[in-house]
Order: sequence, then C-alpha cells, then structure tokens
Amino acid sequence: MKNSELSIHCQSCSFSHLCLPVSLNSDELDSLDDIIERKRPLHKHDYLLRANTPFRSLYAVRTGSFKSYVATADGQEQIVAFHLPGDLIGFDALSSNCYTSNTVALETAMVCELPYQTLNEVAERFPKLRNQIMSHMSAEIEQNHQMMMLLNKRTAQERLLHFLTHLAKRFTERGYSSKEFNLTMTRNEIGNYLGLTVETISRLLTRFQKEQLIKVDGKLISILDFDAMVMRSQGKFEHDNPTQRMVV
Amino acid sequence: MKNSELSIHCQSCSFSHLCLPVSLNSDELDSLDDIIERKRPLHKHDYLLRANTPFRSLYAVRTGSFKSYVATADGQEQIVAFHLPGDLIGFDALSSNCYTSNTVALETAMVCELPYQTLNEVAERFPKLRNQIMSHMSAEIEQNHQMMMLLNKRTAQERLLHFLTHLAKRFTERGYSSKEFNLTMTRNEIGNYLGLTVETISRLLTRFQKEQLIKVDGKLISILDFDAMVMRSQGKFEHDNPTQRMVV
DNA sequence: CGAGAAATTGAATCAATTCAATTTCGGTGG
DNA sequence: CCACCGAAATTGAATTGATTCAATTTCTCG
Repeated sequence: MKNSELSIHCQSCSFSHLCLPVSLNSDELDSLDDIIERKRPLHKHDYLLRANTPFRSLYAVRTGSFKSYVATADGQEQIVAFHLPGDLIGFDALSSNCYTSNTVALETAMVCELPYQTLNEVAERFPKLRNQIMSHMSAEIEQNHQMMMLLNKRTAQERLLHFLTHLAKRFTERGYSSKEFNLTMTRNEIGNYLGLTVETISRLLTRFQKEQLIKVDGKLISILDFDAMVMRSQGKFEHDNPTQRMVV
Repeated sequence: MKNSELSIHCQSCSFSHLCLPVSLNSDELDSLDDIIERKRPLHKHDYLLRANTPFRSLYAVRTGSFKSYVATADGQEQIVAFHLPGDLIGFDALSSNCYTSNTVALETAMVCELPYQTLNEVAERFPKLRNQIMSHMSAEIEQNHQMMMLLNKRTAQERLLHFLTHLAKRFTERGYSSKEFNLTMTRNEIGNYLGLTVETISRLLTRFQKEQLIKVDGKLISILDFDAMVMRSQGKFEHDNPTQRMVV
C-alpha cells in the first residue's frame, strides 16, 4: 500500500514544524515522505517498542501520546519521557543497535515509522536532513540536562509546576489549548517521572487548586495563572515573598 | 603548526577505542587526524567552553578530566557530567548552535578540538564517521536515562556506590587501575552531581570504609570489594539480607 | 451495574538536609 | 622549609520535606 493512499505526507502534517521536516525543501520532503511506513493505530497500553529488541526504525508521533521508560535493576520502571505529536522516538538505540527503553501508548495513537537504514541513505544525499536528525538528538541531550537539574535542585512543588507549565508550552507549540488540557498519564506516572510518589502529586494538585494556580477536574487541568506557575517553578516568589532564593 | 609536529594522532592515541576513531580504517583516520586542532593545555579551573557562546567545535579529552554543568534559574550549578580521556564534549550545542553547558578542567588537561564544520565535511565522505558521531550522541542519551533512574529510584548510598563503581569501570576501559584511583572532583561536586549534600557524601564514604567496601585517603580511593559495591548499588543484599527489594 | 484501578486524604515515620563546630588539606609567600 | 590562610572535609545534633502506611472515595470501562 502506498503512502499516498493513506494521506501520510509531511507537507500536510500540522506538526512538521516540530519534526524532521524542519528546514527541508520540497524535494527533500518528498524523499522523506517516500520512506515513511504506514503503521496501524496503537491503542492505550500497546507497546510501540520494547527494550532489548533490535533497532530498525525511528518513530515520529502523529497523534496521541506515549511514555518511554527504562527498567531498573529490580524490575521497576523509570519513565524518561512523555511524547507528544511531532516528537521523535528511538534515539537511544543507535549506539547499541537495540532499543534501550520501552515505549507505550497512553491513548489511541498513530506514528510514522522511519526505517533507519533507508533514512540514512536519504540523509546521505541531503545534509540538511542529517543535521535535522543530529539537532533533534542534541535537543534531547539538552532536555535531559534540564531534567537532572530539576530532579536534583527542585522541590516537589517546583517539579510539578515545571511539569505542568512545560506541558502547556508543548501544547501551545502544537496548536492546542495551553489553558486547558487533558492529562493522558496517571498521577502515578507523573510521580514516577518526577521522582515523587502518587500521594505527593495528588496533594500538590489539590494545593495548587486552592492557591488558584490551576483548576483540577480529574484528568482535565485548567491553567489559571501561568506566569505565577513559571515563577514558582523556579523557586521565586514563594509565600508572597518576592525575594529570590539565596545562592551560596 | 602542523599536527604532526605535535604528535597528535588518533592512531597512536591510547583512548582511540573509546573515541570517534572506533571502527574507522586507516584512510578515514588520516582524514580525521587532519582536522584535529591543537589546543594548549588547560589548567585546573580553566574553562574549555561556556554556555551561551557560539558552537564551533566538539572536543575530545586527551588527558585529565573535566566537569560540565548547566546553570539553574537562580544561578546555582548542576553538574551533568564528568569527562575522562576519550570522552567527547559539546553534543548539547548542535541544536541551538550555542553551548548550553559550561565545561571546566578539574586538573591539568589536554583536548583535541574537532571543528564541527570541517568534521561534517569529512563525515560527508565517510558514513562510518557519521555513524560514530551519532552513536556517541545516542550513548549519551542512554546514559542520561540511567542517571534519571539513579536520581529518582536510588537512595544516597546506592547513588554513591554506583558513582564509584561506574568510575572504576571507566578507569578500567582506559587502562588505569580500577582498584585505586584519585578523585579529581571534590566531595561537593560529587554531591552536586548525585543530588546529595557534601555532608552526606562525607558520611557515606566514612561508612563504606567502616564496612570494608573501600579505603579512603583524602582523594585517593581504594576499591576493596567491587562486587559487593555493585550489588549494593542496585539495592541488593542490604544488611546481610540476601532477599531482593520488593517490587510492587 | 459492578469490580478493579486510580486518586484522595490523614497520620506517623524517616532519609537526607540543615545548621553548627571543628579539623584537615593544599597551595603560597616569606 | 615552614607558617599561614582559605577551601575542603568531617562529624554531630536538630530539623524537615516527602514518603510510607492506611483508609476511603472516585473513576473507568467491560
């Protein structure tokens, strides 16, 4: 089955500005389009890929959302990313030629499969595509650094506020409402990602609601005071005290 | 000045098996050698690169060690990596074309500078070199995931034991003694990296010494029971109790 | 509708931090 | 070579943010 029949085209994709196509011209886009493989939709809890299986393809999220996690030595899971449309998945596999994390759909979702060998051949002809791939990997490394900072230097409430505002920003980039959105992950998964327990997440959401920062209705979150949330996620303006945290 | 005069050659470098040269043939190595630029030695506390300065080059550590850190919103530092000979530095800059972290020498050190534009041109001709670069970036992402796991799921003592055994492994790969080595970073920097305080690091080192896992003599660490350390860094065999941590 | 999963809330606990006081180390200048 | 000074490290005591344990309540969806 040809891609054209499925209308999978980078040109018409509303997330192309976040994905590999950035900065590619028409010819380059066509070549990229040609290698994208069709995948049937995934449903909630379906695995897109599993750790320790051979690396074949990168994936771009088209619709829906995913979580990626690595297994700990004692079999627990550590979520390392939540993926939204336009995100690329699989960069952790290039070194060992095996995926090192597991990726699961958090809701019904579609992806574009990019067979890596073919992608590499196309990239041979288009330096810009190559740069695009490297740029995405670099951004992922940058992101991870910010995450280490968040986990090491921030309190529970700063972490959760950062998580919520960051999510809001990502929704904005994708043309969704940044004021009101549904969480596709559970409180448990948020806690796992942020190094906190479910109970802490729950208590904080209740607290933020009382403080008029957000409105919580189950999975539906409404952002009431984005700026205050960003401020407080950086440890500023705590308890109406406008002095910055002391730095040693 | 030509590189030959300075005897900087990948072929003769004892860390080439960890660095970009992996899997390159003689021709490819020569091309790589040609683009490596000489840098005068850096001394303790010298900056190799600074965040928010334009990205020009990647760097490979030849001798000595470095720390890389990102600045927090309130001006503190969060160390994101310690670099040993053979390590590549600068992958966080490809996306924004600016370095996003600061890299400082922890002792007298030498690096090979790899001007990125030239490297890219050479990589155009040698797919293996390209793959090598991507492979290193992928490995860095993988590493970061393990770090998130460590920070979110492990206790203070597990983190420090992991840090010490991981360092020992890296020394082994580089042909150094893995049983006895000097820490080039301070207790403070170890704590910063692991999300712990200096006091905690100090107390734990004392404890590990009492438990005959290591011998501590200032910066000199002797590994006495590597296997036990690895076990305990994964939460196993605590307090002579050979049952594994319960997993929910 | 009903059962299991997810979320909430309170109380008790604890691992690591903070605060505080020395001690030791490492480098510099006389 | 030693004395000195600031930085780094150690150790103890008190404190605390987040967890753990426990008990419901509220969703979700087959």
